[in-house]
Amino acid sequence: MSITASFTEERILDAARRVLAAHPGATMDEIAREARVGRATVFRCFKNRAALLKTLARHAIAVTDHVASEAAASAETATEALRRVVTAVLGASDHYRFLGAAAELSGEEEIARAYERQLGDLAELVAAARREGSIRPELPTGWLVAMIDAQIWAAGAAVTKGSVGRLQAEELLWETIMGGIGTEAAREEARAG
Amino acid sequence: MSITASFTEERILDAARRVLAAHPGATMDEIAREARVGRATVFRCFKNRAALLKTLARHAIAVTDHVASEAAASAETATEALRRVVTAVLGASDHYRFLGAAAELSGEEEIARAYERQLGDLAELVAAARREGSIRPELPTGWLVAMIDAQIWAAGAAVTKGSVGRLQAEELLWETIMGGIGTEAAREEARAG
DNA sequence: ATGAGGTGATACACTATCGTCTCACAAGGG
DNA sequence: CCCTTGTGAGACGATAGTGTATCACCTCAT
Repeated sequence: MSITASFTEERILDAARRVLAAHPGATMDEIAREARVGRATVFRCFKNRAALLKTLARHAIAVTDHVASEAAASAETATEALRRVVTAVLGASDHYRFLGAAAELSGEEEIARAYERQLGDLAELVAAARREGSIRPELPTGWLVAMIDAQIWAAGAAVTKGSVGRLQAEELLWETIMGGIGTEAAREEARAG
Repeated sequence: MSITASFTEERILDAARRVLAAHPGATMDEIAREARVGRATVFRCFKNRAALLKTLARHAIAVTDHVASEAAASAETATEALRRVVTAVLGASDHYRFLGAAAELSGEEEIARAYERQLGDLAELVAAARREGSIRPELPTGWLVAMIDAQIWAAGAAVTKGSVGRLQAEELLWETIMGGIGTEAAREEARAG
């Protein structure tokens, strides 16, 4: 990441991530206290609340892009790349969790576009894996991307909640994304019905 | 549903659903204007903002419970019940979509508990389907519930966004939940690897 | 020692929104 | 006709949060 930030700024960003993930409407004062910093210091580092949120979002996007492209680079097949990307993005969930309920960013064109672009990247990966024959051909790519995205989110939430460990979640996530929840028999049934 | 409401109240609730789904931080004035009603009227019908939100949430829970139990009742097997419930809940997504980013309700114990209870109901259904042999035995029920829930949400969002029709979404959703995104060959591969 | 830079605490003005209240008005029933 | 009921409009105070400004303090380098 090319984004540099002072020690204090990093501390504030970390605190903001934590407190906003838990309570999206959190006040600048709450963020400052979580960071063990005076409220004035927060405004010294970030022009205003919107700037803080935007920086946070940009970081989230940059981190996710970074781990995803690194994960994809070390894979031999598109299918394997998809698996690694899914795992890597799940691992970065702490960085974007706060975005879930960040209503204030809905107007931010830049952020919205970046998210769209990321989904587009994922779509390309899915399409490539499809060409390798590992993706069910009858399901539209856009739909699959939406389902993968949703399951990564949910998996991240489950890890945060503590209902499953990170390593187990990585395994379960890929299992569920690729194979769904049903047995072979149930799938035969569904196809016949 | 046993909850009765006057015509005006219903109009306000409908408007609130719409505007809050699109913009979670919407003000009482925006809701009133969407309902084509004076702001004062909103406060005449609902003591305050929290009361409006809570009523909305209770409606969402009641509607979802209703369609889910009706869907389950007409099924012969637990697996079929699960399929119908998933479809029915997807159909009710307009009623709970606003909850996605409703940070103000995070403190509401009643709502949180009701949601937990619904997930519990879903878990029982999954467990019953598992006993029928249609659910992969190696995946924990809690995990499956989380993934099903996430995919229903995402499917509802896709329908709202218009990227897929409601009928097609119902079909795709069940396909994806049960069978995942991968081909048989890819699953064999994953199991071997 | 001393000056610079960064900090916490605090006070302040400003704004948006909530929630209350009042008043005029329209519709409908007796 | 008049009375009741519900409404829209708007004024109003209260409150919470934002963003700015000030001041005392601490630390570190010179």
